[in-house]
Amino acid sequence: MTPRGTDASAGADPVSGRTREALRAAHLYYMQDLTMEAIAQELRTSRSSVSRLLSHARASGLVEISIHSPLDLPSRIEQDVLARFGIAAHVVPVPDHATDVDRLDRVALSAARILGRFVDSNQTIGVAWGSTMSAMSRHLVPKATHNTEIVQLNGAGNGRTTGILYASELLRRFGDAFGARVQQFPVPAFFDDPATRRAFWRERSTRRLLELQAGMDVAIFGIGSPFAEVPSHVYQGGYLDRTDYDALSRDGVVGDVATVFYRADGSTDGIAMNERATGPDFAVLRRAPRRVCVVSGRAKIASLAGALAAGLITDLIVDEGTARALLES
Amino acid sequence: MTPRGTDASAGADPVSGRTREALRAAHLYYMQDLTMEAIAQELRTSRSSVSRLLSHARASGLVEISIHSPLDLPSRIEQDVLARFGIAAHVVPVPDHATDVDRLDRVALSAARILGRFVDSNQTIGVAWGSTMSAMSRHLVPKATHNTEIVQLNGAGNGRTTGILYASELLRRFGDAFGARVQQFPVPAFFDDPATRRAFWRERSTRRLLELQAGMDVAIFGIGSPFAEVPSHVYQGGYLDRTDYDALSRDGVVGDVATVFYRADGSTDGIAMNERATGPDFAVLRRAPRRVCVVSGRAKIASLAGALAAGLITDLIVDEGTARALLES
DNA sequence: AAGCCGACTGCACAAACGTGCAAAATGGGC
DNA sequence: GCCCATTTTGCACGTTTGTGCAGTCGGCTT
Repeated sequence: MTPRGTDASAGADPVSGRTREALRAAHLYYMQDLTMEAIAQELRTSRSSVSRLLSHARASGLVEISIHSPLDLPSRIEQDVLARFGIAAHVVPVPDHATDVDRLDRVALSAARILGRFVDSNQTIGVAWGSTMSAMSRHLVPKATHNTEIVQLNGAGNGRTTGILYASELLRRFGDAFGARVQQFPVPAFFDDPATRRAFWRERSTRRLLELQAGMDVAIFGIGSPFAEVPSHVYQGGYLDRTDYDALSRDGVVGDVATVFYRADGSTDGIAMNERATGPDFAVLRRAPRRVCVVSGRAKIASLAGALAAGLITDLIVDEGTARALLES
Repeated sequence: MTPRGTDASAGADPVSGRTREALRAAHLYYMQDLTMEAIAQELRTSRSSVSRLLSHARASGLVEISIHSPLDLPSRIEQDVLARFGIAAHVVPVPDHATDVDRLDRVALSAARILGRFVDSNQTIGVAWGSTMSAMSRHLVPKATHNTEIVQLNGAGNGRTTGILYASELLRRFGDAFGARVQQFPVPAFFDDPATRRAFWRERSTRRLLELQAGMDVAIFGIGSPFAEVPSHVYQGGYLDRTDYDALSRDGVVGDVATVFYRADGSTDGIAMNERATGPDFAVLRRAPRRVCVVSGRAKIASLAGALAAGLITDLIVDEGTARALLES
């Protein structure tokens, strides 16, 4: 009775039979513990295809894997960070001997996978750029949203390379992952002349973007550490010259968020470079109710502490060693 | 600086270093995509131990794997069941040629894994018994709850075997999985004499249990199908004799839920056996806001249809073939 | 119609994984 | 303090899974 009723109407279904098969494979694999071999038989395909189907199911968010600490033993470190700084921390375990490159990759990967918790429909999401954000962007797990908007926090152009392309690719990845519109910010990272910036800021197109930033629900950013041994993207990319460095040094700068510089106490007043920078004023940034910061590496501890002092962060994703060192500082 | 700070205080931590390690392994494996080999090095143990740690993490609910249909393509069948019967269906994919034993196992496994959605703190959970419930009980994924109570829906003793042990084992598994108290119902499945039952029902200890049943938040049960080729547990276990069968047949019975029998139209009035049965009256059962039924196999379609007619079910977990056949009936 | 391009498939191999077993470790009980 | 019962560990093996590659299919262009 009802022979091969399964795909009676399969031909009539134009949309993504792919997704449908991926879902079925996921059920069979994750809910029923069949082997891929067995699933291949049920789906009349090869084992390798099932493997790929399952990869697709994971990468596209059909399958979600989450980890719950039993509530009685939340990570000690996360508790301590909450107690001391009043923010939610997500500590990523990384062995102490890992290189900074390793650290960054692993934190970015973890961050990408939990980002879905922060993103939802009808939101405006501010996104910065840099090596951390770039690594994250390559591992985002898609999540369907409606009417969500990704807005670039700061310009990415410079005299030499077309940072624009780099940033737009990064933004595009975020947009794709969440089915969101993307608002680029096509300006250089730093203007040469503060006056040019002020002029630009009066342009209607710029003001529209600044208004979007002012209404952000979530901001996502890394942290720049100008004087660390492993310089952040901004400091390698030819965005700053010798003179700029000296100025930052004189002003007592310890880090930047979206190319806006700050001191160890979190203050920004009188830092000349900020007159030429394109990132949002911290007062604007702090209007976003959720401000997610992704950091890795001990080199960034001073910068991170400054950002905390400035009250820029509500949710911190950080590697274990850095979190521990932060608590000891 | 801070050399091997990792386990500086490990010795001072008496509680489940096991769970802590499992969590860490899970992070590394599921969030950071490390291989077990790499994790073994980080945890200073063998690869096999990591494999076991991860198994433990999954089986104990530290790691949760869930599958989301994109909202634009929920299973067609689930939609149809909702439209026709007004209940939420969870359809478990099973190939058409699977044996009924296979079907039952696979449905029970899937059911066990989604049961967590229905169970929460401060609830009273009614649990029946039978081959389906038994298979489920072996795969429950633990979930921490407080003040939750598991209450047995119907007696399990019979003249020959100590069904009591069997049922109590089943109940215990539910209790363990949810950290809940367990209320056994130490009576036979059927009394020999209706009068004995009535007497028993007046006992204080019995009344306490019946009150618990009356206040259930969730009921979980399979479906018995007395006249199907593959008889349910109740019908193999020596609970009924020839005379009983004939009586059921004469009364037009098509199935039972927790040893209470009903006809195709869902009615129970005048079915003699029910005078001697120990399961809850359907009026009582229907007071539970959530009533989860787990069924598999085409043989049970008539019984399932009857239970639906009786309005016993709010959430149905069922194999694909049976769901399809139900819709065609 | 031929041709090109990208996406998908199955094969074959290497890598990663699960599990029975014996040895080692742990932790009460006397 | 020692001993036995139980649990945990690492090894070795067989199984299961990921992936580069070459071949195929379908759609689109010229």
